[in-house]
Amino acid sequence: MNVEAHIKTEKPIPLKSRTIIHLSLVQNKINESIHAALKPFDISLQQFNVLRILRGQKGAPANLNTINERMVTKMSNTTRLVDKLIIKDFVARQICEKNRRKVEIFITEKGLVALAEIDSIMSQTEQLILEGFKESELVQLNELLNKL
Amino acid sequence: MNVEAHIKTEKPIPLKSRTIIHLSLVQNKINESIHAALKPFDISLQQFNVLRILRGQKGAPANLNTINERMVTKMSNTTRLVDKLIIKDFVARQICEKNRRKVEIFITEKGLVALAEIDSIMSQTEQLILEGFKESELVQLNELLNKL
DNA sequence: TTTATAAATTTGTATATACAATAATTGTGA
DNA sequence: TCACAATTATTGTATATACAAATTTATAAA
Repeated sequence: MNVEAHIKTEKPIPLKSRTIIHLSLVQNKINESIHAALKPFDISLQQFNVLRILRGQKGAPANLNTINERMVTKMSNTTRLVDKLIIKDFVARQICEKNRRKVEIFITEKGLVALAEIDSIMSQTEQLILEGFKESELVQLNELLNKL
Repeated sequence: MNVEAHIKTEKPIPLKSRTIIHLSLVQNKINESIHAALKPFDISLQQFNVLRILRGQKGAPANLNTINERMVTKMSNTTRLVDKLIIKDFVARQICEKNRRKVEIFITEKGLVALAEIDSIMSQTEQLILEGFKESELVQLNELLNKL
């Protein structure tokens, strides 16, 4: 991915600006791939992440705060995100009896089945996106990103 | 930025998945900083980028296609993005006389003045975001991102 | 017990973005 | 020239996201 070619500019860009732009371009590309991969399943990346979080609970329900904390991209409105998963019957929601302000959200059987399917496609997509990298380069990249 | 801590998970994540997540987290962080920096100016990052593209035209007008090509993040609806800049009187639009299907968009004096102000804040923000990096590390990061 | 404060979520509303359909103009082949 | 296709932009509409206000329940203080 050549930054200058991508944004059709001739003149060189200062290194820091270039890095910021580069990261954005990379993220756009990743998003496109992931979005395309998820499209057949009619589920958004955010919805997918919520399902993964709920599966990670291993049967225990999660409340909205917990979900929000664990999301890669924090959303300002997790209620409606969960609403959409309820419509699909992938999760269920009930009021927490110990503290009736909270809700308990858990993944359904149908959600687990769907997730298993999607998981393997997502994994393939990740492999594809990063196919140009050696293991050592990935380690290096992660180390550099740690500095941010 | 520690990925596992950020998404509150205990178990280690496969390297490729971790890298994808890491890039997303980094992008979120960058977006937050930039968004905060732009907030006082009441302009979106996309709008800012369009202004920069138009200034890069050095007086020559750009049509929508040109703008779209040069944007870091391609938008599906540049017409309305430009509409918003017109409302602010930062750009002007007229029909291209040589080819009346096209439009000619150019930055106004007011737009140039606003852009100059915003520019310096954005530059500061970029410095701040990447302050943890040595020059050689930035070069390395850009090289790694090229592989994507 | 009443009142106030805090916590957790939901709802309202404005803005942003994606995608498809439409409109206007130009180019091209019969 | 005329019909048809291609180009360029705009508009309609659905969905997504951001942010603040409102709602419900719990906790704490007087």
